[in-house]
Amino acid sequence: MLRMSGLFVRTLRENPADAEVPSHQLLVRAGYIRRAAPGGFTWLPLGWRVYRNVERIIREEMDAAGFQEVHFPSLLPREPYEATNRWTEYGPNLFRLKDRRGADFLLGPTHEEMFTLLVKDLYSSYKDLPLSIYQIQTKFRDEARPRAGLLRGREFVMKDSYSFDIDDAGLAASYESHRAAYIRTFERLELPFVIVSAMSGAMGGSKSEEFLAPLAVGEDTFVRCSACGYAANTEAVPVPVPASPAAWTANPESAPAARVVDTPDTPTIAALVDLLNARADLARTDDGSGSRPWTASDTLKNVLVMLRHPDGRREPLAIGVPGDREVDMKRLEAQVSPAEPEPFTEADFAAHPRLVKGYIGPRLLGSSSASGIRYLVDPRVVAGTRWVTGANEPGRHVFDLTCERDFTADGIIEAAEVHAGDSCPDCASRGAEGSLEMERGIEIGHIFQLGRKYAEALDLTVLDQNGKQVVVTMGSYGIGVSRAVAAIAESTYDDLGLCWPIEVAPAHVHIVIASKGGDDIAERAEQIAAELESRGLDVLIDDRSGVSPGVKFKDAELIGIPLVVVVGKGLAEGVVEVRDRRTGRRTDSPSETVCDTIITMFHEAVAPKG
RNA sequence: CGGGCUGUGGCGCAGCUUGGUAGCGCGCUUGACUGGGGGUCAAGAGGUCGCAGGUUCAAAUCCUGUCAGCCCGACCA
Repeated sequence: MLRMSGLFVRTLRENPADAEVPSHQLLVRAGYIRRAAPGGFTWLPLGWRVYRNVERIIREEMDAAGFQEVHFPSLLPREPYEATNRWTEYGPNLFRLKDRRGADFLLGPTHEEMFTLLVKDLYSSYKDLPLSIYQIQTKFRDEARPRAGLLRGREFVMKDSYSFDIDDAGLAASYESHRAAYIRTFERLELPFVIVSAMSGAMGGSKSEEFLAPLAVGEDTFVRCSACGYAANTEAVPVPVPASPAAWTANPESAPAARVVDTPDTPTIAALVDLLNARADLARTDDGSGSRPWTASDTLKNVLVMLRHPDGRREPLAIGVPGDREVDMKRLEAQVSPAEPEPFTEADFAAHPRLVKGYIGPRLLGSSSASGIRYLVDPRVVAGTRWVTGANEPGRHVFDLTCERDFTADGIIEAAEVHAGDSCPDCASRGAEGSLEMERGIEIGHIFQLGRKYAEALDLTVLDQNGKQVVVTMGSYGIGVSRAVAAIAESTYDDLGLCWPIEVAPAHVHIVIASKGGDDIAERAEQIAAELESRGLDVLIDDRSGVSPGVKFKDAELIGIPLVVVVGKGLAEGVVEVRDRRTGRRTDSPSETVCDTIITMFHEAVAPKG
């Protein structure tokens, strides 16, 4: 039983100045956590109880799915990460340190290598597979910008699982069983979630999905189709490839010839479009549909970036996107990984004097062009499409530059930003017409089919039925445990404070003694608390003397335990009040039967919803 | 990595422009009252003004540097 009189907590009347997002403000105000370091938090008794409940639920679901728990150190040697090249690839986000002899160590940001080596250490036969093992571990990532309290720290707890299978079918099955376990876990945590397709990114591998809690404070943008069930991380949305224009398909010869036109002072797309629409001589020579005004999407914008490869090599890359879209750096990053895109600097332009800033055109781009710069274009740039684009001379653009006839790219790239209203790729593939909506979410879980990347790098093989060495195929699956605490807070709080689901709350019942202590009211409250505890509930009793009822009510609301029992003046009439923190509903219960009432409410609260 | 804002008792803030005894609210301690919505009164404790250097007779205040926190951005040709 927790007693407010002795509990190590101090609730705050005002929000802390350094907290911006609600979960962070309330967790500090209600005395659950304290900041201890940039991106690092101390758990106070109330917070630690919530943390452990979340951890327990995750553990129970993992165990129920047949996954076995192990535990690694956080302090890891360099060599395994060298073998997979992640010592380099992880870059500045990796915490590195040396021991007294100068040997390199790291604080684990994730444990693929260690799990792979552990299995290699113990297993060598197909008979041992499939295997899924997991740990609940503190992870370290030297984030450029920790923010939002528990949501993005430099030290955080993650449940990470890894599956090991002999073949792709086995991996698919392991992946599905993790997916199912995650769904059960988040349902029990009462965390709303959307499963979106994602890019596997730096982890390598193929299929990957994220579990996002759809909340505005989330850092991830995802899209959802209004017509079908499609949802995806913006990094993973493919652009539906349009067909070539009908006229081109019928007769490529009929397309108007490209011509260069003076377009003074138009280094930006906006300036260019304004000029196009202002000049009668530049009216569209188009498709017979009359004088549709020019829009930015008629132009082809060529953006230069510098790719930094893991080996340190720098390679310029040109990207052609319709002028109404910017290059989305996150999408680009996902495409070029493990290389990292960097802005093209003035110095880079100086090194490529042929590139005329503001007027760069496709004719100077591509591996076989004069510049030799690799040129990738948006999927919308298909054969026969005609563009207004830079003529590689100051103040000049070229019209009707036609893809495949006048220029060819080295390939396509999904790097253009996704807009709300873009067509849904799933619907498009079925000939239907759905459009995408943009939403924000907190990444609470991520599941990957890693494939053989790590097993190959670290030589994890087993003998198959035929006595042949085969490389094991792996999956990796993560849930942010500490982040889940914040995400639950974020999805449940209200104007009065926190509002926990009963299974994760620091206690099931919060008893308020609404009188000065030492009388029969306090005595009855203590009896109720003892009875509830003996019947299996966790109780927090506010037994502080000399604290006014108003203060106790405010604290109860702030702390957010789902069932609040008020023992006070009603007791004179034999009545005890029971409140539902979330709905605010208050019911009077006869004192003699109040424990039964509470137990009933508790069971209703834990029962699966809907 | 860049930009903006902010660092003053445990918490939230004022004071800085115009240099001169460090202030307010909450919280904390003691006492009295009150006792169903952060109550009242009285008396207290608690501060190297982020840190370092400089200017000055004198610096929370002006200058330089630095560290930390929060937010925004990271390409827009």
